[in-house]
Parts: sequence; structure tokens; C-alpha cells
Amino acid sequence: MTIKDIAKECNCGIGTVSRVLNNHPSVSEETREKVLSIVNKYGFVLNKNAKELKMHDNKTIVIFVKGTSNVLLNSMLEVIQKKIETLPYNASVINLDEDGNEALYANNVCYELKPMGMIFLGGSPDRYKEDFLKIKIPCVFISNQAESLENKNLSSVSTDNLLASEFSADYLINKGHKKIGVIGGNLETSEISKIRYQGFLNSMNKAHLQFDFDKAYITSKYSYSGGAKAAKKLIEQYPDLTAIFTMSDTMAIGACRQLKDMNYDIPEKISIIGFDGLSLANFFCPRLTTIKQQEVILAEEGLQILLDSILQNTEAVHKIIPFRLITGESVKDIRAI
Amino acid sequence: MTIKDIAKECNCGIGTVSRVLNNHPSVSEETREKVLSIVNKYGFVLNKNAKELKMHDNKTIVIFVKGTSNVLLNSMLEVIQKKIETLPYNASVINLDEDGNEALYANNVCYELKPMGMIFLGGSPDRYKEDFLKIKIPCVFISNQAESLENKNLSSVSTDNLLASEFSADYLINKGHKKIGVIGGNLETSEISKIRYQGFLNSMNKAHLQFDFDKAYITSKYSYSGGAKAAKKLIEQYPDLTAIFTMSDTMAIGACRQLKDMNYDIPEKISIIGFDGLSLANFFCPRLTTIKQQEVILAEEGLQILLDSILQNTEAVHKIIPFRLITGESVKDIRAI
DNA sequence: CTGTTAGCGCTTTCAA
DNA sequence: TTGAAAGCGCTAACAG
Repeated sequence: MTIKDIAKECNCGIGTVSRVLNNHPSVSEETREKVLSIVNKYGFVLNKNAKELKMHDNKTIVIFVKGTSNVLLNSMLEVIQKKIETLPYNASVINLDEDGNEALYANNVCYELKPMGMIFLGGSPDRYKEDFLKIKIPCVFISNQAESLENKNLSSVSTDNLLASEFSADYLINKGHKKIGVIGGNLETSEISKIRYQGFLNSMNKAHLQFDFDKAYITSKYSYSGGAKAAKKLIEQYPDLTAIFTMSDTMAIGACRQLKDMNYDIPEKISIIGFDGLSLANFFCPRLTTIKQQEVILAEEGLQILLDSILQNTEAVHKIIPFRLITGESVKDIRAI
Repeated sequence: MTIKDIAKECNCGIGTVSRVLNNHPSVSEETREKVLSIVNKYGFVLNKNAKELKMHDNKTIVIFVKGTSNVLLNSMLEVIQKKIETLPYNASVINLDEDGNEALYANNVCYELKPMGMIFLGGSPDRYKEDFLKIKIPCVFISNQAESLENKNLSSVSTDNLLASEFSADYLINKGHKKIGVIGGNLETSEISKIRYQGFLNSMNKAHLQFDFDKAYITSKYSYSGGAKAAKKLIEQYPDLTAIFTMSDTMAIGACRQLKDMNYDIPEKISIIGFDGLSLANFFCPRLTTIKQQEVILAEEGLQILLDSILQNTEAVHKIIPFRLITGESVKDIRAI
């Protein structure tokens, strides 16, 4: 069933049918109704390939999600997809491993899909700088700062990770913790981990506290099991710590579980602070004290920036979305009274 | 940059270029190399729209995910997407609300995208039977039984939900629980909830235990907050229950949190059993006793069945994947000793 | 083995 | 307001 068949049954030209289906003004009300009625009768829909071939654009927005099973990124994805559905665009989602090179992938996608724009959920702009700079279409990084790329077409919306992690460490320190271990991502491959670590260090330095990296920093995957394994190792290396700074709620949860299994009560014996502010953090036992990233706002703003730069060719924007600390039950105040 | 430009630069016809790019045998090695070299030089890629328009098929597999933020479905999605990437197909994912009508949506998609096949993660085959029967392309339901549709093109791979929930309830009953509340999905709209409820009832009947639906069944969303709200209501209506049968781990976690907040110790005061066997269940405190669905196998088998029916036009298959009960810490044995 | 050509289904001039 | 016709980039049949 093509536009031709519809035209035949309507006794009109294919041009007319096309005009009706594209809401062009110059069609008489009478013809329009006739065409519409028979279109509805068959549930006819224009062939997307033919249309896009002709129109010479494909209205696709590609979304890269880095780190499968990352709850935070997934909830942002959801928001974005839902929004795109209401727009004349198609979303195409590509899931990547935590340590894949999304920039390389993205360059290929540019050739193959020729998308209008791309969204990177949890990418590493700096790490793959060279490859990202090759990209010529509008892109936005969500959750990672990309200002350093200085590319006119690469925007970003992010939580201030540096400040947030500093704030988080400040909180622990203010509650009297001095011996703090860190469960974080791979500092070689994960940019965001590097930034959060820097924020943590800033806080420690401010308080004139030492940090022995080899002893107190454990590299972990952003996952429950990663956090659990890391916690075990950390406790072995640094048995007298009083608090653990983790770089995600998933790590924090894994760590909690592991420590409970080792009979360390939380927060009585050891305090743990998370990062992300997943809804789960508020249902976990104990409720996690954590940094809340505003994922809905991040997602919405990110998409909006991308749309603006697609439609109005605006320059790159780098936006910071505020975070806040959610006080749960996983951190104990150990200051002497 | 089109096939024409390549042809011009190669001093050959567009047919030859097309042949090279599609690995047709009848091209001299010499020409092939010449074409390939200039294709690589520009990083040229065939226009997908033109190709698919011509080929009259689009190699797309559409995946419906019903119930956004459903962890189990998302992990299946991940497996499927990763696999499809290695095949000459494109996956297109559509997220739907827990109570949307995926069948209607799917029918539209058939017209618009003309996919090779569709996968339904967590659909309701029976509920939208009429609409599903209109679908003429190969489909597979993953996690829901679709045998009753008796449609040659609709397959399914699922856990035996009836048996699993009966098994789960048996477990509670064997541990001495008689007053059992249920936190489940909407029985009007969620088929899988209906089946799990039936399994639960079968177990209760077998043990000659009464079940007062109005008092002991709370309808909930499949989410943490849904489970929490439901638990509160359930306890108010049925304060002397000793165990709660939930239809998902997320509900179970929400319920645990709520009950702890109300100072009911789990499992000391109240036992809770989950469903799904998320990895989180094993990290939650207390570890959840739950039914483990083998999501990786479900996903892999489902995709394989779809591919078979696309390629070899095989008849509908309805496969059951075994479950198993994971013993956690959320159920107490209350039998008198 | 290779070049030419007819469409795939659509949008959009151009004339009428 | 309308129909006819050109052509988007590609594949495959045909002729050489």
C-alpha cells in the first residue's frame, strides 16, 4: 500500500495525497477529507525510508548510555526518550560498556546514521578528546563537564562533581571523621572518578588531613558487587577507618552489605556516604546519606540544549545543575561531646 | 557523497561500486581494491534510507519494554541489544508505561517501521489478545506466556509464573506461615500479576488456608514506593499477618523499608518473600528470599526464537525456563518446635 | 566481469 | 487547487 494506491482510490494525483498527509495548506477541504477518509480506512502510513530519502534528513537523535545497568543514567534516558517521543524526532539508543570508547563509536554513527545530534549519558569527554573533536554535529554531554573540549558543537549539563564531592567529604569531616577510605572508579579511565577524587582531596587538604592513596583508595566498578569487593579490601588495608567515601550509591550499597556481613554495624562502627541520590538510596537499610544529582533536570536541560543547537545553531553551552546532600542514616556523628 | 561520486572517481559504473560494497562475487579483484581504497579514503557509507527503500526490508527488530525502570526487563534488554549488535539487524527500543497498551502501539509500529520482528519484554498477551492477533510479523513475548493466543507468529519464553509463585507460597507455608498478606500488581491490567496470584492461591488452597482478598491483597505498582505504600496499608488492614508474599523484589524492598520504619523487624516480626531474583536482592539488608528468574537465558532464548521465526519461518514456540528459589534472610521459620 | 537503466515511495517544483 | 514529472541514493536485472 503506497501513496499511489491511495491516489488511485481517491481519483486524484499522488501530489495531492502527499500534500494532505503533510498538512500543506493548498488543498480544498473536500479533497482533504476524501483523502483522509481513505487513508484512515487502510491505516495507511507514509514510508519512512522514502520520505527521509527524499527529505534528505533523518530526524534521528542518537543517545549513548555509558555503563550498562547504571540506574541514574537509565532514569535520565527514560526522561529523554519520553520527551523525544512528543517531538518529530526518533531516538536511537546505544548502550556501551563502562570502559568503552564512545567517541570512536560516535564517529562511526555519524557516518552510518547521519543523526541530527547526539547525547552522551555518562561519557568521558576529556579522555577521548581527540575523537570527540572530529564530531561535527551538535552533541551534549549529560552528567559530565565538557567545557575543556572548547568545541562549538559540544555542550554539557552536569552536576558540579568537584564541588559535590568536596561537600560530601566536608560532611564526613564535620561529623568528626578523620580516617576516611575511598571506594572510587578507575582514575585512569573514568574522568568523573578523577574529578570526584579531586573534590574529596580538596576537602581533606582543607581540613589538614592526610590521605594515603595506596592504603585508602580502592578502585572499583560502579556496581553492587564492585562496592562489596572493594569494601572488603579496604577494611583489610585500613582496619581503623571510621568512614567510607564512595563514588556511587551502588558502590555504597555493595559496601554496606559486605561490611554487615563482616559484622561492622553501619553507621555505628563505620559510616558510609554515597553519591547520585538514587531513589533506592532512600529505601535501602540503612537509608543512604548521599549527594542527590537532579537527574530529571539534567536530562531535560540536556535535551533542550541539544534541540536548541540543532534548530538555532546556538553555540555550545555548559550548564551546572545544583546538587544537594540527602541526609540518610548511614553516617554517624562521632565528634566528642 | 554518494555512490555516484565514488563511481566517478573510480572511473567505473555505480553498479560496480554497489557490488563491491555488498560483497557480490562478480567483481575483479583489481576493481574491488580500487573501489575499496577510495571508499575508505572518504569513509563512505551507503545511504541507509535509499538502501532500505530499495531492498524493501529494513532489518529492524523492535523491542517493547513494558514498565519503565523495571530492573529485570532492563537487564534482559541489555542482553538482547548486545546480541543484536553482532547481527545484521538494528534494534529499536520502545519504552512503555506499566499499564499502556503495547499491542496497539505495536500495530502502529508495524505500519510505520515495518520491522522484521518484535520482542515484548513484560507484555500482556492475553489482555490485548484482540490487538495482538492482528499482528502478522514474528513476535516473541519474553517473561510472559503467550500460548493462549494460538497465533502462528507469536512465540513466548517465560518463567513458569504459576508454578513459581505457588512454590514461593509453599515455602512460606512450610515455614509455618498461615496469615499471609499479598502485595501484587493490578489484577485487572496485569496478566502476570493474575497468574502469580493464582499460583499463590493454589498453594493456599492446597494447605487449606483461607485468603480474604479484600483484607489481605493490596494492589501496588511494581516499584519501591508502591511496595512501601502497600505495606503500610496491608499492615493496617491485616495487623496480625506473619508473612507477605510480594510479586517483585522492588515491591519487597519498598515493603521492608516501610515495615522497618514502623518498627516491625524483618524477618523476626514479619517475613517477606520477593520475586525476580534481582542481583540487588542479594545486597539488600536483609537479603531477600526470592524467586530467581533466569533473565539472561530468557533473553537469549527469546531472541533466538525470534531470529528462527524470521529466518526459517518456524512455527510459534512456547518455552518455559526453570526458576529457582533463592534463600535469603527475609523469611523466618515460625513453626513450633 | 561491468556499465546502463528501471524503479523502490516519496516530496516538490512546474504547469495547468 | 491540482496532476504530472523529476529525482533523492540505492539495488538488481539486463545487455554487453
